[in-house]
Amino acid sequence: MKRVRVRFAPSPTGGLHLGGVRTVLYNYLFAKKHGGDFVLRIEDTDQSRFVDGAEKYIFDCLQWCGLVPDESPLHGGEYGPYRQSERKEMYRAYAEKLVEKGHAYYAFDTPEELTEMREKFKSDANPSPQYDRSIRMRMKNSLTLSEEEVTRFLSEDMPHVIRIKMPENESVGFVDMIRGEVHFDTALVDDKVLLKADGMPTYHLAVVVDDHLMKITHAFRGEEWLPSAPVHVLLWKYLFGLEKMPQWAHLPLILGPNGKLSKRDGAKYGFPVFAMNWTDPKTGELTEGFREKGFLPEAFINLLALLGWNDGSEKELFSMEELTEAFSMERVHSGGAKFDYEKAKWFNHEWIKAARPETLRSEVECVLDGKNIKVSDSALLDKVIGLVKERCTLLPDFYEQSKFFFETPKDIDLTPIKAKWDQDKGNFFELIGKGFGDVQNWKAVDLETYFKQKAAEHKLKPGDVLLPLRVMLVGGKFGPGVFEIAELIGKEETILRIKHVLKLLA
RNA sequence: GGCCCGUUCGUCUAAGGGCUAGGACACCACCCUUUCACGGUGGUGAUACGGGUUCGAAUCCCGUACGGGCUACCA
Repeated sequence: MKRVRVRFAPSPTGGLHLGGVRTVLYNYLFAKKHGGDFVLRIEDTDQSRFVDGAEKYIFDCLQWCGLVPDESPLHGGEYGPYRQSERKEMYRAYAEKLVEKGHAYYAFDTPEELTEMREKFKSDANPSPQYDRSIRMRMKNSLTLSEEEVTRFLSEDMPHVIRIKMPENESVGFVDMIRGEVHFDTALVDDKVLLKADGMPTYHLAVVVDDHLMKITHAFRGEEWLPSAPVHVLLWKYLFGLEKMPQWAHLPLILGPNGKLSKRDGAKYGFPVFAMNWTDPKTGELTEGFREKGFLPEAFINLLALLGWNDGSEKELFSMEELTEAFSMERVHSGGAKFDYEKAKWFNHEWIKAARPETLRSEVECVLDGKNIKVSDSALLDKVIGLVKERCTLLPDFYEQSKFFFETPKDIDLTPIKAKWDQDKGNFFELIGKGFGDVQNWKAVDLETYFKQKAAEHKLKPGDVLLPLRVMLVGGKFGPGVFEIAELIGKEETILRIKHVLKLLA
């Protein structure tokens, strides 16, 4: 039985970004494909950074995407608790065990002493000195202090952390599901903090302890974690045995125009980077999400899945079911992918075109409602959606594309009519205005036949009178077939709009 | 600086030693057309560079360059 987990750290900068959702998606697809469990964990190890409501926000985003986890803080499961703060006691025991075995040590250095150390050892050759094997013997820790001092400090509750003691010269490697064998020289990795002074674990300790306790078999995360993988491998080796370590997959990064995609990029280039709207609780700053921008969750998932993976064919449109079927970790790329908003919009457009009107109904209702257009007739709304959906890339486009079905156009662009307007056409439309009143069967085809026949009688080419008719009905040069529009807005309204524009032209 | 990862059209990618390096987005042209779209046809456009290995390299190896990530008591 496979168990895949994903972890989230709600942070003040907030928001569930593209890379995050894609990681969840790949976790989800892998778990579902192999009949496994898909577990969501919440990293709230740093209370100063934890944001109230962020947990529910993440869950809401995943729900919108259709990625509801089997186990999570908000969803239950038998391996809980799933919040790190609720598991605090478990971690210290493991950290102490490492100290006993000689794989970790207590460090009493204050934050000030650490910055001092970094300043002192900083040089052009080494711009960022680390707490590593070359430095640790000059610091205040249980390796340099006497046993009595250490015992005294501990009994006096002197603030301290527990650091891993990286071996002097060892090669640590593992097989990444995407990259194959990856090796690190332990001499070049620093002594990472495992347990913080407040008693909370760091990610490094928590991820290993939790994965063991929750019987995780596969762990996917972003490529930015690769450099700390040797720490995790070592912890598995010391604590639970390498043979029980989950299989790792380090997913390629999603890049913005300059490096790792950030919230800033979204603001700068005008595209969303979060799944759903996120308001920074500190600044009150709102960052628009894909949902609010008008993306369909199916399209969002589709575009995300293809950012770093493909099935080897030329197929690009995948439903969640098709993804689950076709997905395989072997075909996930190792290189980062630059996010292209134009292509993202194309995916949405495709999904809107392919959607049946009734599945779009509530979303469109919502868009129109926001513009104070209430539609009570859902059969009518479905017909309208069917007519205009191929012209809509994002959900809000439905307003511009369909408002004239529900309200008389306010601003009418007369320039296309005026260009070729004359008395002849004026007379013709006067006649049509009256003639339409006598049409029995108010259907698009019949209207078209009637209109074109009348035009022929007046020796007018259909092309010369169709554009004016369109402008009269919709207010500009856009929209679906004019007779379809006329049919849906009805006889009275059609005649009204023709007469109104005629008056404007007089 | 050190370590790690990566590199095929502008972007996402296909091709796993063997046809003129294929598709999609974007862009351009044309066709369709009552407008705007949809659709259709075509076009511009790529194997970072240098060495090997091989009959043959986008593909395997080495080096260089470039890009990215990490280098916190953040994840």
